[in-house]
Amino acid sequence: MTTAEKLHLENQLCFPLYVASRLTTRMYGPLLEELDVTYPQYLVLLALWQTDSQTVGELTKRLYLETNTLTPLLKRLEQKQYISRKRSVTDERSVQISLTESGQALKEQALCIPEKIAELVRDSTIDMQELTSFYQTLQKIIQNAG
Amino acid sequence: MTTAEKLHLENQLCFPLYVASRLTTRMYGPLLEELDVTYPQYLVLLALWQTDSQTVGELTKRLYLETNTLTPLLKRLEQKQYISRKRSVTDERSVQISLTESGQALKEQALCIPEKIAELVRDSTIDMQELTSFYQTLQKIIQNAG
DNA sequence: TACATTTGTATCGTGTACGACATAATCGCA
DNA sequence: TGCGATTATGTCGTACACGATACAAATGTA
Repeated sequence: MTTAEKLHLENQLCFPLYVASRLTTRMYGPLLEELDVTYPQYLVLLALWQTDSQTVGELTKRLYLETNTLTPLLKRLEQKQYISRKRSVTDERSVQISLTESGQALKEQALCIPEKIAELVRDSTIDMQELTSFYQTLQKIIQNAG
Repeated sequence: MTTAEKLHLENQLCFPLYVASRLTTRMYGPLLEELDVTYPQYLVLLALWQTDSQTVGELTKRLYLETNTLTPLLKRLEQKQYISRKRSVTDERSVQISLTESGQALKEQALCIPEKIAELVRDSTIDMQELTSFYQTLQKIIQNAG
């Protein structure tokens, strides 16, 4: 591959990564509409459904997002009454994010989403083994870049 | 895997995809700063360096972006005098996007970027073969979702 | 050749993303 | 026990992303 060819869109790994991410995110739109949350908001809920009551800092590490992205996002989730934001008593600097009852209840509605997405992505050209190794490479990239 | 486990962050393919995309995009920041462009702007330039003079519609298809994203982005590139926007004479509806001299010259400065990114991503745990099959799976996902 | 439909681009509103910077609480240590 | 450094979160400005919608140019067709 010549230097010029390296500048071709497809030869930059980041480009298909960027496109695949956006296209798969788009697929969640209609499903998440029923929960009245956006995709990043859904990711926060996933993190909280897995482990309730985390600080903003813990969530930034979990989601690889900066606080300046997460803070307003969390405020919107608070407005929707899915989470609560409380200053920690032991460390006044940190803010504890917890699910409200309504936020916990939403989990039941969300249970069907992974399956529905899997159906949309599923394709005879991608088998389970391929998906597994794809997933492992993704993890390595995140390790290296994160 | 139980239904509840499917809700775990890591078990949703979209999540590592989303994280990997953002983290790799972040890596371009310092390199692109020298060219005074953002990452999506860089993608537009890559497309134009490969094939100069495309309509907005052709670029949306190439980059999988909507016109409402691309239009303001292109106006910013025009302000930086890297591209020109001209109504097509044969079809007054379409707008031709072309590189200016300054935009063409920028290509020389960009030639070193793919190599520098490769160095950053390169890791003994990811070999060329793995990267190739990873890339192929990405393409399939884009095909299915696009 | 009228005129409904399609096509190509653009505008608007909302919600991420993130760099740079601000601020208050906590910590480390002289 | 002060007090500078660190930590946790937040604000601000800029730039994507995209759904919904608008609109003029082009097209198809009766």
